[in-house]
Amino acid sequence: MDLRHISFRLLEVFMSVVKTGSISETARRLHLTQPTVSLQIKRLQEAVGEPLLLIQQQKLHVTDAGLELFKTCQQVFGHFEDYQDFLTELNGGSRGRCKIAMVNTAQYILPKLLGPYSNLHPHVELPLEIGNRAEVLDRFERGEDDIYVFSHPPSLEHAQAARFLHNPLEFIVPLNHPLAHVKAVKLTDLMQYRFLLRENGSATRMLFESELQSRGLVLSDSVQMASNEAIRVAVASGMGIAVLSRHVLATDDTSFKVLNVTDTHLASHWYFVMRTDRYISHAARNFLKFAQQHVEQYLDTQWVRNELHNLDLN
Amino acid sequence: MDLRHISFRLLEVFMSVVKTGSISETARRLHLTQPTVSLQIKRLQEAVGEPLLLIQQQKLHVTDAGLELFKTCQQVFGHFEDYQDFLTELNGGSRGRCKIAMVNTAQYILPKLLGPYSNLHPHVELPLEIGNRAEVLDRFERGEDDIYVFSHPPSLEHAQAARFLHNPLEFIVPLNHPLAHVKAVKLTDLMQYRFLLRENGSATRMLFESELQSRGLVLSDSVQMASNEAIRVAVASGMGIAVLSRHVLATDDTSFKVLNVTDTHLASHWYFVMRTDRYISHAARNFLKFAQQHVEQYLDTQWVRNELHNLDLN
DNA sequence: GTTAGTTATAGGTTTTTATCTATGAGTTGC
DNA sequence: GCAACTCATAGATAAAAACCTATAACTAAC
Repeated sequence: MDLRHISFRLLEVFMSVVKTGSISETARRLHLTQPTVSLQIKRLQEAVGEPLLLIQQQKLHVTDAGLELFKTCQQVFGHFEDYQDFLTELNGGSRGRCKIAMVNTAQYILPKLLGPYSNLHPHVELPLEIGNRAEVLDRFERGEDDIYVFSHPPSLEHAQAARFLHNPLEFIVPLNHPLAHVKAVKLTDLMQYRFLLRENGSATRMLFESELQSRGLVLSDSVQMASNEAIRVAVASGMGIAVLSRHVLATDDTSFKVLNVTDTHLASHWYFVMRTDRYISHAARNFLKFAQQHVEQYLDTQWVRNELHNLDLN
Repeated sequence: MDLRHISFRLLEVFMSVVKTGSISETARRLHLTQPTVSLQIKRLQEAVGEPLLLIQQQKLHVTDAGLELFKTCQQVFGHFEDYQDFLTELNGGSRGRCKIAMVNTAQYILPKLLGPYSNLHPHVELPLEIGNRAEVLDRFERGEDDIYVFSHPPSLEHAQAARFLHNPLEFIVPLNHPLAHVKAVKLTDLMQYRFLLRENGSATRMLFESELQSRGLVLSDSVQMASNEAIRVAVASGMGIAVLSRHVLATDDTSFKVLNVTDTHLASHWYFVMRTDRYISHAARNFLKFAQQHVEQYLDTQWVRNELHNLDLN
């Protein structure tokens, strides 16, 4: 049997002949001429090297080899139908993988969207990568993921980005801090205290430092810590003060005090970013469509800035 | 996904690319050029309507759609391999069907060959048709079976035949018959008795009647019976006398007496007959090859006339 | 014995497929 | 920065596949 000379079309025609038991009838059904079908069968038999149909007592009779081939075809077409179903689900976004990489801070907000989405599409795999800005940027450069979540989006030469959430920064101090009960403070009042900062390159730190620089201020003392959690706990236990995203702070957390800094309103936005020079899975596009329609529903509306319609998701 | 534009070759190439993880390597292995493989993959992706391979971080990466297609291909090729195995068995004669039609009398001898053959090839179906000569001739005319067993083969215009066994006819009488203990009788001595005969057209009867005719003899009385068994039992119970094939008579059957008719030696031969204008299954050809090699072993050698080498079995 | 149906064959056309060579463009390693 | 890879693309050709029409040969039914 020489598979190379067998096409799916040939098998389709063969199956129809077996089903109808007639070459002419098959020709009619498939909108072919009778000689075409005759020839197809002849070629298939040559490729298989075995008679598949015989004319016995004036009617077509399927040989053993023919019947077995017919069964084989049924299985084979069955597998391709399954695959077609898979593709349909893939295209509908209800199956597949949506790989997202996000910076640490985003892990406080993204799950609110990912949870409902995952419930809607349980067959979509959602591998999440969480890292500091440098790590996520690295992945972005290499195009390892479908979607990236940044507060300061990187160069958009081969990417598109759209913001979806306001990201205000807050100054927090220990409960027993001298400023803890001051109604209104100014940025300069804070310079004398020790600041607990994320690593260099962190979006929060970048924003804070550029503000300081533009106003000619310098920190008297700072300590670098690896995570937002560490900073929050450290502040609560009196190690120093810090600037953190509003979203990192639980509203009911009373282990520290949020200052009212009247002359400074630091804020950035959360962006969904996707490369334009890389294949983005249907599942990922579908997730962004979902996000576009549902950010208001699942995230705190007071911070939502839904500009996801700017993304080209097709 | 458009199956019509997908060939098995295309899938083969695709599978190799997935396995090797490289287009160039596949080209080398399949003795193709690299652009050929690139193009094949491109065409396959177009036919599927979905990317199957991506270049990520300088190496080929299989997408979900690609991986699923790969699995589908494995299954599909698996089915064709199974089918190929089936064909191989079919060709080797160890699988398939061997349809044999034989006249009644042959059922006393053919099982001795069919038994051992069937043990050797348990997967070969052996549907047997047994009928009187007219019925088997009818089947022969319509070409309904692979092999026919006749003692008088029909016209050989679209058939070939070869004999394999001598078929002597014997005269039998009841134990209490006047001739039962006569040492030697002549054919004319028998004419006065009632003959039990098979239906008109039976080879035994034809042979007997043509002998009578050539010697100008006429039976005084005859009764027609439907089977050899019926005749044997009828003779034993004294209804009359009969001519029967030697092979129909068990050697240890003492319920009747075999006459020694000195002036008459009626005999024919058993033939295997196959049509030349019809497809003959491998299993059937294989059975005849088996018969050619083993008739001496399984049939009474004293009657064997093995001329099966005259058959064209390829 | 004519008609209507079947399958087979011969001969031809248009498309598609399976390849190739040549070449370009991007990466990796030294 | 060049050699040695990778994959992609363009352009060309020879083979094959997928059809067609016309026609023959056979069978069944009226």
